[in-house]
Amino acid sequence: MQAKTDFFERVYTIVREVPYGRVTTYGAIAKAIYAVGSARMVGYALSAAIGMPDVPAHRVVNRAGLLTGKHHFGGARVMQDLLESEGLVVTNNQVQNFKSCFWDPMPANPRAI
DNA sequence: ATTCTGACGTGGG
DNA sequence: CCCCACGCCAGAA
Repeated sequence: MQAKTDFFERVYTIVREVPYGRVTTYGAIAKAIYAVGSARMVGYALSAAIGMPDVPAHRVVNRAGLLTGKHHFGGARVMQDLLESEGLVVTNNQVQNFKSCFWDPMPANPRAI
């Protein structure tokens, strides 16, 4: 608890709660962990989350719905393939209908603190 | 110990 | 409206 690395754990907790076929943004996660402004760190933490089947980092995109971190999956189309596999529509690294697929972690994680 | 980078976001010109 | 710069914080060199 409250370890200096707890920041990463908080990010993982939020991402783990992302439902199938849904996506969230770094800023939303940052907000959920009360680290507004540190959205960069969120993505950084996710890079370490890759490899954890419990942490669907591919469901996390930037504020514009772009798959900015697809390059970190070991394949330029791995992230897109995963999202499309979940029923999402990704075109040109951009999540179509992103607004409808967006999932806000805030109301779903009252205990994220 | 210091310095730089990094899967973003918001603000200002 | 579009483009540039700054801010954040933690890990790695």
